[in-house]
Amino acid sequence: MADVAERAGVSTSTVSRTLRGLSTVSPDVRARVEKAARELNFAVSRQAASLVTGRTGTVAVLVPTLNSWFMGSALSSLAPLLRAAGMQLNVYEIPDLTERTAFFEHLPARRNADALLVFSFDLTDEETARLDDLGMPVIYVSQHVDGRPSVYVDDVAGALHGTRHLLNLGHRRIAFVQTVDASGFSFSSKGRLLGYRQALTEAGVPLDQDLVVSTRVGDKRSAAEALGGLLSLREPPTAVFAEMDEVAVALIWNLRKSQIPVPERISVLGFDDQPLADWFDLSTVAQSPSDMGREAGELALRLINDSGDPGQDHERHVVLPTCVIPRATTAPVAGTWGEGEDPLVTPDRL
Amino acid sequence: MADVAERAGVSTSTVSRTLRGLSTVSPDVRARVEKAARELNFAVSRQAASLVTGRTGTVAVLVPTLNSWFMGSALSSLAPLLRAAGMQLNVYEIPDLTERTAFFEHLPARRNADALLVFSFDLTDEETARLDDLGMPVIYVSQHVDGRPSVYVDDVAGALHGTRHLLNLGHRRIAFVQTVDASGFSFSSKGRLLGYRQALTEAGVPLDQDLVVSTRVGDKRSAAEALGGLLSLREPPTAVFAEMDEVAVALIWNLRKSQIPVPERISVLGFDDQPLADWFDLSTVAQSPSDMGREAGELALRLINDSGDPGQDHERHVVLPTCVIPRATTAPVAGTWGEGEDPLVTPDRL
DNA sequence: CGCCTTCGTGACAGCGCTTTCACATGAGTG
DNA sequence: CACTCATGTGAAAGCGCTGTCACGAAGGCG
Repeated sequence: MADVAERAGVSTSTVSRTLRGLSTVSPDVRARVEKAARELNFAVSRQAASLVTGRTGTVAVLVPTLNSWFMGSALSSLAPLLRAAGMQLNVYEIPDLTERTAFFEHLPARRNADALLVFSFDLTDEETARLDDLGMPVIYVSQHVDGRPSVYVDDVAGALHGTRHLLNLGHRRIAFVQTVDASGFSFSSKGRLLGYRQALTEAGVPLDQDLVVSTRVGDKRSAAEALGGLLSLREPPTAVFAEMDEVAVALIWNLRKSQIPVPERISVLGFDDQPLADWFDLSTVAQSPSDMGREAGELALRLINDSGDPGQDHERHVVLPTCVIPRATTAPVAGTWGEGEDPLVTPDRL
Repeated sequence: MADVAERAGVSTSTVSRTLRGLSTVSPDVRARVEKAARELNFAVSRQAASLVTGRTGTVAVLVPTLNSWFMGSALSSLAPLLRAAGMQLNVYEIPDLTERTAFFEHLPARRNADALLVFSFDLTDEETARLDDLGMPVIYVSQHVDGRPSVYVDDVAGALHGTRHLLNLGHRRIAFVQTVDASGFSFSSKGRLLGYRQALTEAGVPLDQDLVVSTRVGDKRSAAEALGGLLSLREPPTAVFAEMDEVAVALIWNLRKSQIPVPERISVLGFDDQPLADWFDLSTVAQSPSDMGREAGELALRLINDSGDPGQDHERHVVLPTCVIPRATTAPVAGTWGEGEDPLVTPDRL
């Protein structure tokens, strides 16, 4: 910066003012400084700047993985937003328990970001408390944490509407397929199960625990086993609501393999509306991770800017809507429309 | 840090030494300092540290998008590696031309990272030159740039082997489907087309320009059009080699829709081996973006550490292998094995 | 017993910026 | 014409660290 100052024949103060766009610089000086900066290929060091301002110009995100449709999509809408605000994006990927423990032990983000976005973690109370005294706004994304800024999808309503869709098609035996990860913990929201139950109750359909099964995500065999359990019930389901598209597709894959026609014999409904759903013409409940990323980013920027006067009590919770997207894997329950008659939704067999 | 020093009854120098793990600290002092740091929840400010050391402890990555299987997978293997080395990961997503221009104009990464990984861009010479005087090691990933450190897949060999696989199955009319992005530029490597040509030449099969067509990625309709062109040739192909799995799947989707059996009537081969390929039982040429991310990360760390003595002339180019994965969408050309006879690969119709 | 090492520690300068304050200039006002 | 006052600019302090240097203490050696 000293070089630029010298070349432009001004002081470093003026260079700093110019480069930050402060208004108290006369036009000709401004022009000289900008010219000099360009010629010297100068860029301010954020490090040095943040040392004195106390702001890092960085937003940190904590994600369980970068390798998923959801994260890719969310970050992809978050990144441009931050860039437009002149912020950098710092990614902490915490794929396993060891890393997780280490992160919460050392909190490497401390003092190295202006805000933290925590994606899709089921945090313990201690972990949340730890983040509380991180000294920066923390926004919880794709999860609801009481009393903390959160951005999330209304899972209950989504599952409620999804289940209603199946009920409206005449289904009464509707299975729900939960997801567990490798370590055996259910990680998607309990809200979806809740919405499913709520819809059945509201329709007067008795809840049957046999119809709620679990499967490991990304494991076709596990899906086959869950399916086997359902199909060998005394009264098998005529429709299956999977908590995630990926699981729904695994179910369809297995059903087709077993020559069980979808949706004629059994309807399948997913949740997410990821690209895979389109490829398989899967009916699903859509959520928008890119909206989530954008909302979370905007909330973060607001909180950063208002950290001066926290009196501003604007909305700190953003609840995003879902919507049911009927495609070709849900159809009226067999028999309702008479045998041999074309179902409402033309099954587009692949 | 001053607080920690006071609490431990030592100077800030000693605290700094302790926290950086330098050996010249006596055990009891070390213990006192560590205790004090823990109690005060202290974390050093990278900003301040980097101001004096000149190293930022950050690796920047430049990616066209975060929302793709390839990037997710590559970054997912890069991130843990950097974390283990105590480095932060800074992401610059450049989704369009405007952002791209802005990035190369201002080079925001300058002075704010120790190395830059540039993923999957077809850079102009000016852009490359611009990165040259960024003052940090720049590693080109998933692309080959002469004279610069690069990590890439051997596309030519991959396409060569893929095409040979089809030739070995008796195919002689083999189409190649290229990919263009929305703006009309072919963005995957020319190497794949080259490998395809090479294999045909080597097998004495004449090249036919009519068999090389283009399609937009992520556009089923566009794939249908390309397919239509091929199927209406006087002598249509018996096999199609798509430059990307996604395109291959779009072709299969359209073929099934048109009741053209895959692979009995036409074989389809992809390139990438992304998860979609598994879902569609697609034969493909596999590459490993996670290996690429890892190699790129290791190369970056090496270059950062050797920036002192650049005399070290270790390998600056890493070429990764591909491998052909035959699944259910490639089979011997019809007629070769006699009508009605089972093809070598049992078609696993979905 | 004096000298030279080695080891552990503290004082202090300075990294590249921002920000406060003081100062010069010229315009506006009575 | 003297005066405020707004405006643009520079000098200098200091943000929180690291790294150099100097220094005292302890140990080894002749």
